[in-house]
Amino acid sequence: MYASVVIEYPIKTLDKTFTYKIPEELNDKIKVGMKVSVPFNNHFVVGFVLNIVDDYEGNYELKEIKEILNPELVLSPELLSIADYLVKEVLCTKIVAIETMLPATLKTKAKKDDYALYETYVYLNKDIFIDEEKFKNKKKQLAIINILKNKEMVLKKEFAGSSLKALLSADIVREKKIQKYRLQERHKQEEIKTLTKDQDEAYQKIKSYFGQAKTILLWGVTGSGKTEVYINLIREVLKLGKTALVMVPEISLTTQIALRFYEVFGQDVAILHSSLSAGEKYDEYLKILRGEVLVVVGTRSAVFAPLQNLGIIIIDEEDSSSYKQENYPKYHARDVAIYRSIYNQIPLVLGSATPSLETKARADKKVYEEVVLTKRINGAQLPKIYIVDMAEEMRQKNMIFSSLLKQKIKEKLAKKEQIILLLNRRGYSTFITCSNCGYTYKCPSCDISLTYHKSTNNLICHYCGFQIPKNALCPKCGVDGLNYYGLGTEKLEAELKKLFPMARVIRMDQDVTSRKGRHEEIIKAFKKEEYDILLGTQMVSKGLDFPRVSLVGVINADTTLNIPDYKSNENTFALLHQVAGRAGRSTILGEVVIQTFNPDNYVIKWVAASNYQKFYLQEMTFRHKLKYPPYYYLVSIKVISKDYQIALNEAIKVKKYLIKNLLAKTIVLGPTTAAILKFKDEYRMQIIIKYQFDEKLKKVLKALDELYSTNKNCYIDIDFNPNRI
DNA sequence: AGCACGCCGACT
DNA sequence: GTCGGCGTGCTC
Repeated sequence: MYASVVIEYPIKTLDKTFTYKIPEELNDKIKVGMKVSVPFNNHFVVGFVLNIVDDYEGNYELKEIKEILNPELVLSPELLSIADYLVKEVLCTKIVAIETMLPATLKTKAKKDDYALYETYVYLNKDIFIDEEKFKNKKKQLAIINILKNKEMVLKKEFAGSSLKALLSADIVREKKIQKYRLQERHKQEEIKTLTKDQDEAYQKIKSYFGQAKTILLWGVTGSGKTEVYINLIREVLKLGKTALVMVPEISLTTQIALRFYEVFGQDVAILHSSLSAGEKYDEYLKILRGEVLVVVGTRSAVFAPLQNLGIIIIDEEDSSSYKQENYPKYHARDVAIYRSIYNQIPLVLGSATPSLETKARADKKVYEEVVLTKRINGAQLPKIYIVDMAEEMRQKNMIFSSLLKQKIKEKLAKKEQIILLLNRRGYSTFITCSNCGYTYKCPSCDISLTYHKSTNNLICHYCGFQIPKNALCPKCGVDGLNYYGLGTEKLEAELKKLFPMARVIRMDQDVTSRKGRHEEIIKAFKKEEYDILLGTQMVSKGLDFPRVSLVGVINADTTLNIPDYKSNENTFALLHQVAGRAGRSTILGEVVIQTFNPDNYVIKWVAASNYQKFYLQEMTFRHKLKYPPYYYLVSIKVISKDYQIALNEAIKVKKYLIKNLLAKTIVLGPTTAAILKFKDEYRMQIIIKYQFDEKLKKVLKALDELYSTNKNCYIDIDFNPNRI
């Protein structure tokens, strides 16, 4: 028997299978999808078996597979077909596609085969008769024997010292290693909530699509209780003997949602998200492989969870940009989910209060089914929203807080209600400039101004992470003239404490949540009302549910609105609408104050009216006029080089190549400098393709990709449906 | 990617 | 004479 193996090197020229002889002793053990070690050009490499055949016709003197690396890891036919899908859709090599689906501990470059954690137990050897007389002078040994007599097994570490050793070597006591999952075991608490009429209708409608490959948009206003609809659907899926996959966005939501799923499904749930340790991820993945769990809750890469017999996939907050991987291979979890939905003939639910325009448009065109939740649960009202013109406030010297926001904060503090403040910028000040010579701190590798972080007195590049300590005097002219401009969360916190010294303030942004578990701690503490004000970046905007929050303040709505990107309107609407939705989720009426320099902008207008539908329609006309998604598909091609001139010249060549080979009606724009021209010491030129239908596109881009794979001075990066352009 | 082979420059 | 620089060629 022979096996086709794809090996670990992610190189275009090695993106094919190599055939190996299967040694006799592995004949009945080896399976398609297994990870193996094989000889390759005088050394051993790791690969995956893609095919097994009886005969081989060819001239090679075949080598033999050395060993199977992890007998439990067998990529299912479904996973292998997802790998094919990725190769085709995002233009990556086969091995990259396979490795993308696996946790780090199971990838080819993992340092060992088995990351499992074991605990050693000891037990009495029942075959040996114990003559207590013989232990007269060995009291300690007898004590151990007596404890073990009444128990099946005891943790070895509970007995220290030589007595146990003696018993083990006499074979009176034996030991056994048992795997222990790292994450704490959870038990069902069966806290099932009865659905409202609204929720029940949505649930029934979605249920009617069980067994069908249907994508369903669940468009539910903030606080309408989508999670409970998901839970009821999953419960039903499990009753049918099938399994469920739930996707949540990268940041805030994972823990809150995961806890709710643990309450209902207990140890039937596995969790896969980025803040787990490598070992925890390994354990969770193994539970899924072994079929020990029925529900997987996780972030982007969880879309590859090896669940057998899937019955439903749910993507919560489907518009979150975190579902698109930002680096190679740039896949979108939603697209993979659609693929799995079709493969398994099961429904895919896309939930959001602010669906992406692509999804909403497909629902309008009846490509997707649409189910709506219009009411908040518990009869809660949508919050009252005030728009404040900051230009006016600036004239009155209200630089950070408008008089209205100040007044509302005071009011809510007095009533012991809670407040969330959003400022979508971390750090203390966004740039520092010398008033004497005009010097500005910039990143040496990225050509972007550095953000000042006061707590560490460092200037940090928010793109590449470069940091240097801030000088007391201007590093260029030596004058004491360094001035701080631009407001970040760190400074907001300081100002807030100055203005409301009695208020208990907690900040949540990337800088404070980088420590493991800190994110959860903040959410818990705020929920327990240990703080009055939660301030932070977009982390505070989604999915959080605090019944005592009655005021949401947006310090500067324009930070996202002014980003030069076709999606900035959509992202701003989603951010503002979602953060507004954190207010007034139970009995207290919520109020929202949005500060902006663009009070007449339609995004702000429709946020104020809490009207997604109107925003959607107006934004669609804009997208239509400018030939943007969902009317056109986009591809971003970056031509990247250490040398600016090479990047530019090659980009011009790439454009010519594209124009020559793509359909005439396909639009090719550029090259222009990318949004960040210089990043990590490389220059990036960008070409944008807009198309509606172009059957040559994938083939042409694949050829282009291959053309540049051998170029040493320059490389290209192809991104289908980019998050940003 | 990684390793071997190969053909030219400065050292024990 | 030999050690080692990295160009190119191949890997079941």
